[in-house]
Amino acid sequence: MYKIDFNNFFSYSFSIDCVIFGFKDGQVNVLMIKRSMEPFLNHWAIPGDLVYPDEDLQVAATRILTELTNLSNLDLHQAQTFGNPSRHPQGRVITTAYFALIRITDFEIEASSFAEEVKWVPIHEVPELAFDHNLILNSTYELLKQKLSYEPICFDLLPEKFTLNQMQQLFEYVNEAEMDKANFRKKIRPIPLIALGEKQKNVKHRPAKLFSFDSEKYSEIAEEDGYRFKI
Amino acid sequence: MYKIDFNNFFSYSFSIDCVIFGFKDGQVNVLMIKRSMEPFLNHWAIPGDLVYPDEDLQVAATRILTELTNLSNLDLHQAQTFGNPSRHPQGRVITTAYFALIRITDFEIEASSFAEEVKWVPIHEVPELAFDHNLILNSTYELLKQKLSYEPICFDLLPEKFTLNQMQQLFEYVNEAEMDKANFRKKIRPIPLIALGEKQKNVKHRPAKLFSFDSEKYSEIAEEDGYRFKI
DNA sequence: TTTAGATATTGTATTTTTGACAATAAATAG
DNA sequence: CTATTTATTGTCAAAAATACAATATCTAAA
Repeated sequence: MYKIDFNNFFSYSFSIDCVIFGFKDGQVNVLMIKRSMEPFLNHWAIPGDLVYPDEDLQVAATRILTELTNLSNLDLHQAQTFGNPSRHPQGRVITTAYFALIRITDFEIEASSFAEEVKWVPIHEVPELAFDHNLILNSTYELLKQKLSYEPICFDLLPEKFTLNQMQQLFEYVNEAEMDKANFRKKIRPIPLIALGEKQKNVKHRPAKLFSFDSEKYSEIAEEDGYRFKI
Repeated sequence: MYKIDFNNFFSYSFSIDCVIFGFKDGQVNVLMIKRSMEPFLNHWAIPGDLVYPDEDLQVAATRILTELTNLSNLDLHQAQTFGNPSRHPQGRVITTAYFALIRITDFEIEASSFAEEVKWVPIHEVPELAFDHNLILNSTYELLKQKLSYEPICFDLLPEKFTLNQMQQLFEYVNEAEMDKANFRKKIRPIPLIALGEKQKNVKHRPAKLFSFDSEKYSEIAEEDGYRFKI
């Protein structure tokens, strides 16, 4: 359909960068790859790829994510677009950031065609990255923090079955503020959670009850009562 | 620096669409142009243009805005990026939407190279537009509504000197809900406004006091007290 | 079996914010 | 001077947020 040679491609092209967030050990982590090719060989970076000439952006983002994680049915959120003419040393590459939230325990990452090495890094310990990826990452993390407070996406980061304290810890982490346990529970009372009747195991103290998010009920009350998630 | 011919350009190119919002007669209006060229000749559209191969996105958005309005120093906010492969009939054109807020009374719009005709249209009366511009417009208006509630950008839409009722009407319009005057005033009490000591003129009832936004004080309390605009 | 230690969970009282509505003030038009 | 209109401020009850106390339930060790 389109004739594209290397020169053409690298004089004006378009890419997607996928910021993949997880929540582990009480910290928000981001998936980093070690580049196995030039430019920025051996530098850490956010996984990204060029968009095919007739490929939709959302489709491209999904493809990149699937190639990396083998997970599907994940919510992908578009973030900012970056187009500084000198952001890519080999030509004009405009890139759109997408972010995805995954349950770290749900999958095993492995190095692929993408990269020599893959690892999770706590968001506050990210090293200097290739291209303008630090800029992209910071801007996308800001967006994540915003969306966490008014969309029910925290449940994409938490385990399928989670304790209320785990949920609280996530918000304490991103807001960088401690919260009162009792008051947190009052705040989330309107959010439809399913009490599973199960409990935490292998803890050396009173185990907490496990909950899961009732997304069907959420859609229902969002539509009927105009309820909006808010923390 | 870059060799670009028509075929190349239209096999893979990048554009900016500028959604320009104003507030007039108690309604949010958006600036529309009537296209003077194919495709979509004579259709209404959002003003937009291709980005030059070595031009920054923000710079391109500013250029397009200035060409159209002759205004400068306006805040430009990046919105969503649209990249459906079939959104442009002549080839792959990915576009990023930016929006700007202007005081309608501050400038006189005029048809330019861009368009045959230019006009303000209330956001709820927008006709069918060229390309996917209805989609872009709706998505950008949603973003505007969000940002209005947690960033002090309503003052870019209101006149330099405004009454508290004008401010209230803007929020009533975007939230599609009436508010109590007394309670609205309580809500905005933390926002630093300068009471100008002047009053409305040419009204056939008690004139309201005029205010302006104290952006310096806002920056100050935002930094020192961590205050955040919220309505 | 009992008890200490740790965290989960619930309750209560106070303060702050919100919301509904009443009362007063300041202009114009006749 | 008075009726009319909108601006502005005040009040009170309900609701939400906050601080903090009390109780519950598990593990592990004595």
